[in-house]
Amino acid sequence: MARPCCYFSPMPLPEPLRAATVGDVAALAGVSSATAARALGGYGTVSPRTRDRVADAAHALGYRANGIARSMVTGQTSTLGLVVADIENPFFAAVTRGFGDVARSAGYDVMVVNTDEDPARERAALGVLVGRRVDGVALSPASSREAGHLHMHVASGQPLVLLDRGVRGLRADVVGIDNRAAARRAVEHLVAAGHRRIAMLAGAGSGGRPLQAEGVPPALMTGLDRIRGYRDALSSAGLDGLPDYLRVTHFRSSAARAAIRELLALPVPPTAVFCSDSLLSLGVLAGAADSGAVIPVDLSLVAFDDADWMDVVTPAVTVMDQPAYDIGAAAADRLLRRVAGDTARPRRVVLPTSLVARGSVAAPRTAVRRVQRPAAP
Amino acid sequence: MARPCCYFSPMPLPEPLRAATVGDVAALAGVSSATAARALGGYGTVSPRTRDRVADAAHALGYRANGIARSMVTGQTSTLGLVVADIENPFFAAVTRGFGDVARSAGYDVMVVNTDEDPARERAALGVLVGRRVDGVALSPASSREAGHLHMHVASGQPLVLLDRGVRGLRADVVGIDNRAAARRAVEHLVAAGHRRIAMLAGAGSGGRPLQAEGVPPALMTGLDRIRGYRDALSSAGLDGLPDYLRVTHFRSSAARAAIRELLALPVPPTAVFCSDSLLSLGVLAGAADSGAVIPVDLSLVAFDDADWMDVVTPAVTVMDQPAYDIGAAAADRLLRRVAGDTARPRRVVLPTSLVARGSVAAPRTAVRRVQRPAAP
DNA sequence: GTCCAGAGTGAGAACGTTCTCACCACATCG
DNA sequence: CGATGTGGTGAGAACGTTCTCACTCTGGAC
Repeated sequence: MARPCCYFSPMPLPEPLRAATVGDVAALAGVSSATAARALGGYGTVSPRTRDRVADAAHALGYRANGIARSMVTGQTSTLGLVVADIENPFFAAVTRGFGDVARSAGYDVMVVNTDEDPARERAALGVLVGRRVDGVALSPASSREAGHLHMHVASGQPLVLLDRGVRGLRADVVGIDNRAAARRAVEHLVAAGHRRIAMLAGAGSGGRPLQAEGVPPALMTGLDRIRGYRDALSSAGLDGLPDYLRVTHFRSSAARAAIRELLALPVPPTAVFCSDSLLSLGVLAGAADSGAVIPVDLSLVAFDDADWMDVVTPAVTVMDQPAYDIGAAAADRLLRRVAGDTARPRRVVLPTSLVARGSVAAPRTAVRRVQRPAAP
Repeated sequence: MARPCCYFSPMPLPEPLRAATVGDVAALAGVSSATAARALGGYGTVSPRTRDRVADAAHALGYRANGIARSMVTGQTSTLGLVVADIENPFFAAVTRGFGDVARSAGYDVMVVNTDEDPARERAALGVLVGRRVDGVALSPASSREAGHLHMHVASGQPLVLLDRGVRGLRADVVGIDNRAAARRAVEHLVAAGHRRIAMLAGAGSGGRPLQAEGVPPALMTGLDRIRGYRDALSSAGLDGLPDYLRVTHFRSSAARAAIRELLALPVPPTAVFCSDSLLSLGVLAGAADSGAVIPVDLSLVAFDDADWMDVVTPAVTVMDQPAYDIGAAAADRLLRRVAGDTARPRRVVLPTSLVARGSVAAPRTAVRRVQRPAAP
């Protein structure tokens, strides 16, 4: 009786390398696998005595149900996919956090994939997630044009929620803000301060070449909508017709830094700039310093996304804040509803934005002149 | 022949709602499931003609292999688990990015879970990941004391790599930096600038009460090691014995803000402060401004982690930089080796840090006096 | 005493893949 | 001409769970 288990057992592997199964638990408890499964799963009828014996056996064996096998039979994985451009961008980090918190509290786990705004990688990521049979996917589309894979995904009946950016004609929920209106409001803030030469820095993953006048728009909905809002504000103030003030750059502060230097070196430089992303505004601060321009004296700045450092720089940065965490949370909520079987027609969830006025906006200097290293006042 | 498939087929669900299986592909190609599986999987021997027919059928049906079923039989999920404190912290965001990039290029996906430095949530997260049968887990332990679940995990033979922080006595790889030496070097930088009253702000998830002199250390290895390094530097400069200058706070800039205000309000305030985290240094900037202290005139600052905003604030912040992306990448690399079967004894991978000297450190003022709103020089 | 409800249990199918094994046809060799 | 591969194929087991079905046994109603 000293080592009863090893005598007749044909066990192929040493004990610690194989995780305990329902069968192991059942054998130790002296019941059938079916009964053990019932006791463990808490369904069907099991006598209290049996239930206890099974529970003890499971504890003794360190049994943990195999989620893979469970997914196999139930057809669901309790896993959601999240496809974002770049988790290092504070906006997406907050979105991911909100998404994950809601998912977790509903018993779901999350697989996160970065695309770096590359449609090819987005397509691959979606393929992987589908192959892994996630129950649903939330995705911030890298391109508004290369979206064939998204249409196929939706057509196959799988839950999909679009994050932050919409795709025209795609029957899927969209969770985000009204980018056009928000951008318009941000630029109107500059107009109200008296600015007439207002530049815009927009981020786009693919491309990076400056946008031609009336030329090809960046393959990106968010950027496009914000550019529209920028133009709305300009034209309703009667300030349109200066395409050189719009710069589309990569989502890198270094690109924005170069762009703002270029703008400030123009014969007639802008007196204010609107940035479509917090990373870009970082570059603007650096580039303005490079050019010897003092914010807000020589250049006013309104940025997008209230990054945590925005109120410790001098001057603090005026921003159009969007509720990133809430966007992620709302997306998870929407997606979970779809996963649960909600087949109502796609909804567009628009979350509120707010303009946070800080010190980076001031009235423009009256005289029109090249910015130089400013003399003492 | 108009609708041949629907006549005798006992198919229970409408076509578009059921993903195609190997059997479906095989039926369409007119071969057995075994042959279709061989053709799809690229193993065994299949005639070129058959291979083409199967490929065509798979394409026509939009077949995508069921990863769950594959995991079921192969026993591996091609998924890695990543357990971090908070993905919104730029350090962990970068770690996650590095980890994910390496994992993805090796064909692995990543499940990320946040713990908010809560050992209970960490334990739960590990349980979930094990239940999901991930092939390996990388984890930055929330506590160096409550680590029973980690010991059990390692004892069960499952690959585990510790991120950023070690756990005493745990037979697992650790990837990170030499926190003690890095902290020491950072503080020595302040000593070299002439400071003698040097404070430290350390972050800890649990607790938040100020650390008693020789009292209970925060349940956190990184913080502890950095505190040791701080003390090393002080004692080798003959400056020890001022416990009031050490503050352990939550990982929030608001907590740091309050702490630095407290420190600056002391009868004999510190002339310099060392921050163990970028979030805390954000609070220091705000708190110093609250108190009317000018950096670096009234207070010198050395922070940890080179966040992207650190060189656009005025003055730019001197930091001890650690390679967060590389730490994540190296952790994934280590973990993948373990997953592949490497059973060599645990290694400790120590990545280099570098002190980035910027404008936030200056010599202390000679006179000892309370900090007030500074007059013009 | 007979019948039935229902609690408790065990046998076994199902999920979709991988992969072993057996089989067949054909070519090659002794 | 029979023995021996060999390329190509199909049948079916295995993974570990959930869950349906059938069975036994008990107690109560008639």
